[in-house]
Amino acid sequence: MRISKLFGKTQREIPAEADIVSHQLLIKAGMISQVAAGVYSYLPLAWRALRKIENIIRGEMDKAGGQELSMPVLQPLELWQETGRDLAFGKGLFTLSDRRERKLCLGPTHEEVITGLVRYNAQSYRDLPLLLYQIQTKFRDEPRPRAGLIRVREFTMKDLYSFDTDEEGLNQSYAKMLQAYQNIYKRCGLPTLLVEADSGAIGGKDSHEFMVIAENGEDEIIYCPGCQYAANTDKAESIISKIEGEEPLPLEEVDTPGMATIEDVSRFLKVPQSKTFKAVFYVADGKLVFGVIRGDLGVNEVKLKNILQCYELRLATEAEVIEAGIVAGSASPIGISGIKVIADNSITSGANFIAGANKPDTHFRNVNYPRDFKADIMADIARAKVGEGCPKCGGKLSSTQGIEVGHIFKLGTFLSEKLGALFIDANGVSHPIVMGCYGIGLGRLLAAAIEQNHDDKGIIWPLPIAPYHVYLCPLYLENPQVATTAENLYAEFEAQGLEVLFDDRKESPGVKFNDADLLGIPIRVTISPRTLEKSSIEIKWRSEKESQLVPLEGVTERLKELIRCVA
RNA sequence: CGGGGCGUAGCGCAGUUUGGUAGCGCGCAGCGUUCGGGACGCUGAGGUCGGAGGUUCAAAUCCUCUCGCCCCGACCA
Repeated sequence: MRISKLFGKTQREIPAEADIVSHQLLIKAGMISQVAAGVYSYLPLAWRALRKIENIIRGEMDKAGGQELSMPVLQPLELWQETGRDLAFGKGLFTLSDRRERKLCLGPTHEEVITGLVRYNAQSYRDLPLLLYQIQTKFRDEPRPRAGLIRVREFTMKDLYSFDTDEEGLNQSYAKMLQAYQNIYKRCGLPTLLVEADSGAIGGKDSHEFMVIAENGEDEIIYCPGCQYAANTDKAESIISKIEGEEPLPLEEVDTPGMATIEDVSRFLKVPQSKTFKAVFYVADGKLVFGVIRGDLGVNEVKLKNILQCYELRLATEAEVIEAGIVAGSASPIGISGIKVIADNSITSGANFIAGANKPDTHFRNVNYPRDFKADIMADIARAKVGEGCPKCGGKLSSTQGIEVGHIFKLGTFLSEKLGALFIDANGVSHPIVMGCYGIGLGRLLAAAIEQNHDDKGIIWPLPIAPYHVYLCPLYLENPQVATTAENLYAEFEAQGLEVLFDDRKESPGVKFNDADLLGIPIRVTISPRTLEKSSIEIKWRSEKESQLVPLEGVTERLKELIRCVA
């Protein structure tokens, strides 16, 4: 490809709205262009890189036994109502009506469609297991698209679905995909961390995310430096300190004038926050719920949402709390009725806690569970924090930020049951198919690859996903010898199947070198009167500082060799 | 959805406080001189000032409404 003909120009300045490096570089390099919030066009260079990623993914899916197919983006909303996942996705689902006012949606994922497809095409255990996938556009009306290609509303996703006869089969499919994913990231130049995750709107039990560690990633990962434990904060568990051996004392009231927060109360009564109970109020699908947790801990709303099995969860407003007859600031689970109480396991981590008395300016001392009140549900609803104990080995937990570049789920049978995707076993007995699903966002992977592979000059593409392999960079094109050599080399490279971007512009060396660095093509080949004096050209890796002079003779072979070694 | 910010030429911005015929830099086109790390000179093209309504002799500027974009939070594969 000749740069003079390439669609997409590099820019000197970047739009103010881009504030993460992959977004800035993609725009500066003229590779993407925004159309609306979270909606982008890919220009030729970025599109080539994306197709490289796509082919790597396709290769790994095929190798793992996947079969590629294609399902529609446009789907009847009815299909989603059957599984109830229209509610789980909520406003994230793009919906529309056709000319006859039939409700449709744009697929945010394809479990419904594929399960329907499998229902008609796999009825016997002989048809299973199946690994079916597509690489296709998804639509999700994200509450807040952000960070360029990292969180968008329209994106290309590889989604594979596994169908097995039993749990054991699912585990095997899951393991195959896990390995395939690791191969993909490795080939894309991305070190990833496998973390335990919440399955969110997709549903199911077990799930893992692949995270690229990145300062500006939007996910927080809790991990243990001592063992392999790593989990998304949505999911992370921890061991909190316990106070043992304290004898329960009788309940007593204390005056706490004007003390409404845990900080106030703990300071006023001179007890650590870990010896208090915090009351937190949420509205779950319209119903007020009362959360109780140890005062030094925070509620993990994802865990809470899962335990309540609700679609929508939000903090209650003060008005809603007061309306329920609760005294804000001195709220208490003691003597409460008509409202669901969810308590975190931490409330049994000691004895003689401080809690509200549900009377203004009054608290209780020596509150003990279950002596003084009952919780409807006892569960882990705490947000794991740095410094707490690792649930696996007891070591101290750390945290880091990451970008989620893949998510795999063990779905089990809840969708196949709802949609009637059954198979007949060897004994003629019918069972629901055991499902898994496995997703990678291609654009996000591309952005994450740039986040990981760049310097202050521009992108440094890992060779397997680089739009081109060689940047042919002649200087002083008005020099006939340079021009002729460059043209000849370009023709030869093309003929030999090298992927070459030819900077055939009559620009100054500075401009060309800067653009070469910005575009990030792995190998730069420079030709100038200076190199031609020695019948040579210069080869420089984008990732390295130094270049080397190489004889013109046999350059093509040499480049092919270099590319073979890396790819 | 709550909080904050911003919409003026392809890009980056000034001009808005105090109303008076829309500017700068980059980029783009042409010519010339340069050029191993974003050169310079001259000439030129390019703008419904996000949109609608209002106030006024006069609106990018003041008022009202509205649309869009970005950031933080809520939320979310």
